[in-house]
Amino acid sequence: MRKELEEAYGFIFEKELLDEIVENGIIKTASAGDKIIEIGEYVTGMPLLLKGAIKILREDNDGDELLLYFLERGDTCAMTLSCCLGETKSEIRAVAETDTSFIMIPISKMEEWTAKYKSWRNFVFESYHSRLSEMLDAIDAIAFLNMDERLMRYLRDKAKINRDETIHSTHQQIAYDMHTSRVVISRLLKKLELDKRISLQRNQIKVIDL
Amino acid sequence: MRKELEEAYGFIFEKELLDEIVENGIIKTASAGDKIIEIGEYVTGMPLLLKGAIKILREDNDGDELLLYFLERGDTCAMTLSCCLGETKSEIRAVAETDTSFIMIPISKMEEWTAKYKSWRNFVFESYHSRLSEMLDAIDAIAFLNMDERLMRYLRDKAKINRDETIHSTHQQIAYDMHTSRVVISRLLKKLELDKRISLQRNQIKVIDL
DNA sequence: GCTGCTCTGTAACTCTTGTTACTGCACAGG
DNA sequence: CCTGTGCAGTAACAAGAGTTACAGAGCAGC
Repeated sequence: MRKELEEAYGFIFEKELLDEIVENGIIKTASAGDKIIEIGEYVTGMPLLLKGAIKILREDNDGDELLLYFLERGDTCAMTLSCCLGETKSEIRAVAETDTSFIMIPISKMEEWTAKYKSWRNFVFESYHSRLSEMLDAIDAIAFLNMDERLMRYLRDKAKINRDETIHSTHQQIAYDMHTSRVVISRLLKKLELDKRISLQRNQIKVIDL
Repeated sequence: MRKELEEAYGFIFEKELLDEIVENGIIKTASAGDKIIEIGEYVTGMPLLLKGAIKILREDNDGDELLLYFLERGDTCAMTLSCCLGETKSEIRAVAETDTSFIMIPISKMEEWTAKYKSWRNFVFESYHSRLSEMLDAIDAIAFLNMDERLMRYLRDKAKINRDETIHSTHQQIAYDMHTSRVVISRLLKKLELDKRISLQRNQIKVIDL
């Protein structure tokens, strides 16, 4: 734990804080596709991502999903964070995008460290800022962009997060994330292929130029 | 300033903090319609709303606007907040919805108080939490709702914020806020009127039952 | 009361996205 | 090699929202 923690957070947290994290944190792992937090669940701690990526989703009353953003190493979930402090239920769903490992920090320590460590405060604020920015990006995308542009954005993000130019998803899975229908995604992907920006095979999409 | 401050924040901040706010804050006012912060501007402080309401807007590259949410007495702008700490430019526009007054807190004090006062920390975190929730609501609206439902939501919010069941806006202004066209809004408003949920006059909309 | 301006109502059309329905292909497992 | 299942391609249509264009209503200033 120590080694991974230092790789991801060593340059932003001071030594004493790292010690406290090692002492109080619980290491957890999740495999790609695992649900990490469900909407309506009480949040028991705050995760510090060490490895892998997590996707954060919103759901409406009919069960329709929408991808908000991805978290990577060095990120934490600000949503969780404010839930912890308010002891409220989660408003989002978190699903492991790849195999992940993270450290869970108990709620009690969070408040303590906020008073005690400047680096922790900065991290927490920085995290809120990043998350708000990402929410704004998500809003921009759904409010101002057409489906084809949103799809390109999605494919770019997905390739980046997975560090793989080949995306291993079905059209249906993409449709869920983007809150649209499979037919629409197939249609647009085919158009992108004709434009020589991607190439399509069963269960995978290869990014050529987006 | 003292009196208004205590009315809005007296029950959440301790006395010493209130003293510091009075000492360091600068009181400002804005008339309905005034721009308070513009996108790309550097943020010089953090506003504590005393009176009135502010609307927070996002803009895309073509200058198209979208209303994100309203702020009221007791609120602060978390966006501003994270901009302050990061010394970055504003990502949003803030416009006075009604005549407003607020206290500007200089950046330097914010960090100091975060270490010093628990009530300030809680306020800041609480504020982030509220703003994130409101962003989620905004996302829900544009992602999951149709125009007619979004319009009803808008009218409800607007009536609530202004404490006035009669909304004094033109269809064009509503269209700007909702990032659509005037014709669409006129069409839907007429439909709502036929359903006896609102009544329409020139420059005003009276909410009957939404 | 006339004039000019802004605001609203409406029709007709286009475009994008969503829906339904069907076809065929790919692959795993017998 | 056959077959079932899931995945992808495509057509045809429906619905919602955006666009253009124009007519007329309301109101302020003269």
